[in-house]
Amino acid sequence: MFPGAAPNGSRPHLWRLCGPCSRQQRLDAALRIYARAGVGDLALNTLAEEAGVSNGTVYNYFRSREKVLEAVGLELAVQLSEQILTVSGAVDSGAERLSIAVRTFMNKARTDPDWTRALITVVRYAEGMRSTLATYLRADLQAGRRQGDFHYAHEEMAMSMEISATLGAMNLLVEDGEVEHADSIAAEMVLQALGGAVGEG
Amino acid sequence: MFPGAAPNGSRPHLWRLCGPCSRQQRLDAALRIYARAGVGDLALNTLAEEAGVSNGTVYNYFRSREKVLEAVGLELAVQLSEQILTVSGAVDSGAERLSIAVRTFMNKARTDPDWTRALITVVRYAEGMRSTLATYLRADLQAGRRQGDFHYAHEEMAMSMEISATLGAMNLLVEDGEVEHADSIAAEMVLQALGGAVGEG
Amino acid sequence: MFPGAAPNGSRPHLWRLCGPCSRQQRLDAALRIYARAGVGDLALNTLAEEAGVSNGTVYNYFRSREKVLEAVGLELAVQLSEQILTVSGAVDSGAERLSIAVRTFMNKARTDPDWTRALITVVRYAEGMRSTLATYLRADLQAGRRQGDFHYAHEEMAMSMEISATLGAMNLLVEDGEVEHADSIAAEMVLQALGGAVGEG
Amino acid sequence: MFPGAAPNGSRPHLWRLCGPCSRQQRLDAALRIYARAGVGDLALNTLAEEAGVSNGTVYNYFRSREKVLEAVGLELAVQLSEQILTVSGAVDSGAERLSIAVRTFMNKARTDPDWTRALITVVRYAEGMRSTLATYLRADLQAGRRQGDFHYAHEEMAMSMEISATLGAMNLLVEDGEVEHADSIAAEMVLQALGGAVGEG
DNA sequence: TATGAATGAGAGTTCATTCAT
DNA sequence: TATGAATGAACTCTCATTCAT
Repeated sequence: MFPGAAPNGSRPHLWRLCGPCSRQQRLDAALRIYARAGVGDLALNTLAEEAGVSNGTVYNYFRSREKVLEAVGLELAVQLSEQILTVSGAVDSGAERLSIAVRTFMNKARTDPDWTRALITVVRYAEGMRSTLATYLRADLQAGRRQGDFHYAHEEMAMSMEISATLGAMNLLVEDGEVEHADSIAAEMVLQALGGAVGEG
Repeated sequence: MFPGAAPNGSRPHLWRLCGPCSRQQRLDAALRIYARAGVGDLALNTLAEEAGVSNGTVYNYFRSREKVLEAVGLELAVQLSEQILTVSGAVDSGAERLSIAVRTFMNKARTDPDWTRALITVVRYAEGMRSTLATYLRADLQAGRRQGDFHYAHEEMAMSMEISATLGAMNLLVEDGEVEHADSIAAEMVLQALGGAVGEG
Repeated sequence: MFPGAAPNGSRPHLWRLCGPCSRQQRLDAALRIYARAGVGDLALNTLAEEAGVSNGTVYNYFRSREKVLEAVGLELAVQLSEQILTVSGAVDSGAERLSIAVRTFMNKARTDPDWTRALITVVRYAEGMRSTLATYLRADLQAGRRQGDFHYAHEEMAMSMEISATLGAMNLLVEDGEVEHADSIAAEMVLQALGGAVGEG
Repeated sequence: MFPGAAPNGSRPHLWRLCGPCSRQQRLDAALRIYARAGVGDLALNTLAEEAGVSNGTVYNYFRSREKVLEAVGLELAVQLSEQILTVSGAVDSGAERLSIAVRTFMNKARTDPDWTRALITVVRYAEGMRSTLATYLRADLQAGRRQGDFHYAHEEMAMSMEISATLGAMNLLVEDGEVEHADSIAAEMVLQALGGAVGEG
């Protein structure tokens, strides 16, 4: 059995979230935790049930409910970063990388509403997750500016607005249903907001 | 104190939120209700205390907690609309009207963090309030497009992103402190996102 | 206008229950109070509304909720006594008078379920009403015994059981629907319980 | 005391009411729950206190207040059935079995007023318990009729009246105090009501 | 280490009761 | 005298948290 695998067959283990196991393995649990749980139903009993562990077990790994949410948020952030890097890793243009990121998010919102609701919920509750998202964004913004594509006046404001706008667009997709070419539209608006040309990416 | 006794000095009147009294009167109560209440603390006990009434009194006016939030949200929406119309009422340019609106919001966020936290909280909980905000925004977007200033591809997405971005900017201001010229910066980004020139308004 | 009439047209007045007005007039209010009110819904707000007065007004006449129930119970008792006396007033046989009483109650249960539910509810809540009912019953029991028709061993037990049995029969009628000749059946069982022959009444 | 701490001496176990444990064990808890609780005081806080558990614990076993009452009622019904069967199990005569049952109830009312008040209270609130009682009664009625001892005209009415009358007699005993030979007197009236001879049993 | 019964503070809601008008 | 807004204690129910096993 490879290291980190669930010990006895189908029993999922919450420790995938915190133990010393591979990043790929953490994805499963984090996703499963929120995949079927309705937005706003953040009760730890429900969460524990989804994770396939007893409620008491949660407290062997997290000191409080808040810490659990943080961890789940982090997990979601890690997932998204990997998805983005997979696509934009080799791209040099900051603007293009940002465009790719936004479109990746939008497509995720279209194909995986549960994941998206989980993300939105967690961002609202655990404000700290914004910084995690910001970390990825900041590099692209700075690269885009260096390359002459972006002309924003205040980096923090730019990041905050870009993240909020993208989440808003995702929310619209999830709650109000399909929008044709939503990914390109969102990416275009986001780039324009930064004073950049329309991304071709 | 025995049940039923009302302090006969400063009779608080929750009905300002629902009765047929002047709009100005309603402002006071709505504001007072959330003014000092911490963000996210929507417990009716707290709310009642802030409003200066007993918890049971709330139920003389609203059938449930949800109805209270609706009313508070509506009240905040009314307030903001008035503030905006006061400034941009005579302006014809949609782009300029939008610019004024964004800057008005941003200034409000700077000068009245409590009000702003209340707005953000309510928007999160009572998703319906987005539509109220959207009502004001839609007219400006359409005017701006007719006048050739805006070139957005999808109205709903545009509205959703603009609202989210503005709220995100307000949130930054409130949580992370002062930003020089935050109002102009936010307005500029919002307008650029719509494919418009920088508002001079 | 005849004395005791409601002063201004349709305004029903709770004081009919306690004021110095005729017995006939009291009937109306007591009945109306419980007629449409669901069993067990004894909230004073509801009751006041049914009576057509404000909730505060109730306390001008009754010191507490319990006193109100007592009064309503008394009113119902008065009604039933009148109904019974109307029919059995000229009858000398205690057994026959009891038979008439039971059948009158049973017919009331068949034709007026609301009234009956009100009676049952009130008897449960205001135990004191049992004594009111007992007053009417006792005379019949004693007469029947003098006349050699009844042979009960303990008067209080006999009264308690007769009242409970009759109310039980009424309850069955009201909750489980029609029973053929329910009135005669009930009367027969009640008389037999007292060691009496079947009432012919 | 900090949350979650259970006194480690006398661990109270509410699951005696619902778990798969022996009938004898269930008796204890059900009795303890209502033993000292005043009639009509059905507040779950009180009930929990009587059961020796915290109020939240009740909801680990019952979904709602109503379910608790149902379970308590069922428990009481089980108790009484066992008491009756112990005495009348070997008796063939329906009339005699009924007589035994009534006298058993009456003696219970005399020696255990708390249990009796609990029974009366529960029957009033959870009407469904009447059917449980009826189940035991029906067999005796039918046997008595087959054996020529009973001559009732309508089984449902007979059952309803017998149950009500017996409960009425029990209530008298509990509320108004001692009555000499109450058990025999009640049994005699009940049997007579069914057209039967006086039970000798 | 994993469990889950037990906990109890606190939430939303109801309603008998009071008193200024 | 009639009103009804205001009260607040009490109730049902939820859930984050603890600890004996």
